[in-house]
Amino acid sequence: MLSPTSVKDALNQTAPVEQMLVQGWVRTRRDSKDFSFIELNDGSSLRNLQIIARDSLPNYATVQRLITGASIIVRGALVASQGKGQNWELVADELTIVGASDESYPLQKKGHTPEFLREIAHLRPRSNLFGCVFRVRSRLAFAIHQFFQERGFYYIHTPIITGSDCEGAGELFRVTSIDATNPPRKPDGSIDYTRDFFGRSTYLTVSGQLEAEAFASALTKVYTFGPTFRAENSNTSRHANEFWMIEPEMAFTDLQGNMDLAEEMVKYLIRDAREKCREELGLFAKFVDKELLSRLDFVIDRPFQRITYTEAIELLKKSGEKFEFPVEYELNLQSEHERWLTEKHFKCPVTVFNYPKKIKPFYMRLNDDNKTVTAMDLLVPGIGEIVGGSQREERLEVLEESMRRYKMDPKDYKWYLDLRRYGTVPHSGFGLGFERMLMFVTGVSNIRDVIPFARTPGSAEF
RNA sequence: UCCAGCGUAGCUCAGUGGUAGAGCGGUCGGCUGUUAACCGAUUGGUCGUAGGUUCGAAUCCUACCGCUGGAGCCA
Repeated sequence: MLSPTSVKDALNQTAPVEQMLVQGWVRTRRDSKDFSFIELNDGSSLRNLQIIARDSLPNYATVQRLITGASIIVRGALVASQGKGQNWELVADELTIVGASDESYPLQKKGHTPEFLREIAHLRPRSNLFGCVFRVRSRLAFAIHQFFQERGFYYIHTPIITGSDCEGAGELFRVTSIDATNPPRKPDGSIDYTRDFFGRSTYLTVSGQLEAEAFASALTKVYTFGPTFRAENSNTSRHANEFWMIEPEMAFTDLQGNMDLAEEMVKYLIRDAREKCREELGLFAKFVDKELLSRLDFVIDRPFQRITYTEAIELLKKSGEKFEFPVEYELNLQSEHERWLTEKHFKCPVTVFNYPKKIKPFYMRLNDDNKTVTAMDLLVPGIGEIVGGSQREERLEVLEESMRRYKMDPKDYKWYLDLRRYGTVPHSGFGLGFERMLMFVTGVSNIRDVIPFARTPGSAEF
């Protein structure tokens, strides 16, 4: 029995092959005088394998009715192509139609808009663009593990169902098995979640950071890579309610080491995609974003800019630029401010650090000035924030004080505070939005187009 | 959630108060080692949904839904 060859491997042959088995989906078919050309794609490559189906095939009449989208298995000889445009083609000895298609198949061989393809998310991976996007997604996910494993990090699976409801990272989705039509109630009429499945309120995680801190306090260098859920009603091209996040956490590491790692990682991932996904990046550069390759190369070649929040504010104030929103100390940087820094002023990724404590979450380490915390945001041109992180507050009393300032009860975070009680250590980490990284690497401008099946407000089909 | 724009054939779009259109796709035929093939014919519609104004609405008004861009929140 002949084992199947992928289209990619078939196209990469260096010599003719007498017998070969390929399988995949028909992209298009053209008739010639006494044979048909079939373009076969199996997702292993952007390129198609040209099949020659002669009229001597016993099922030639059926083959001639093959339409885009049908699945077939072909056995035949790989020979040098007589035509231009491809080195190899497969002359079919046997062509089996596995699954027919019909004229209602929505994908045409001509270009479709990403918006239309989004409506047929189950079929869009069969398009050139989305085939490329998801091959890059796979490669990048692998590269992330490779990056950390090469550096002695351990991969931690933090829980997806969590009891922490106050991580300062947005709205949460409640997880419950309570019957919504007849919930158990407390005497005051409110729903009694102590009688819910876990004996308490639970939610889908918005971050694995707190749990990762526990593991960094044992295995020293760890990272998480998993799905994250935010119930924010965000309607933008950069937000999804379910997305994947990478969160390294390192013991005995300060903000400096944290920024170094973030920068090194972003460069590593770009360099990897540049080397391992040439075909795909070529397609993006041609059809999605003409500047893509030069921008990626620029990012790989140069050190990122690093400035404090205070310096950023001063630069923005001196810029002479008319911003819609005010530039003031202790106000968050607006999208337009971040844009100006990365796209106009520095023209490269910028890490902004040491933010006022007022505008950052409770767990970030307080600086000696008593005004700023060791936060850092890595901003990239075109997308904005791609990494957000900090050195964590490792001093018990300072952390408790911070919690109280945020109206949190330290008693509710006993286990988290225990990490400061027993063998506390300076430690740091950050979160990298996987989809945002993919957007940067591919040039695709809508987050819905780098996730297989996007979850966004009002939209969870498929 | 806020602001703006859009929603017409399977797709991309034209049509701004008076008979619903084009290109592509599909189908049929022709030609052809073709490759986003070519030539001819043909098929194709609840004009997002629901109300309203009008003799008459794709077109004007209202509400809702969805999409796009921007903003907020963030990754």
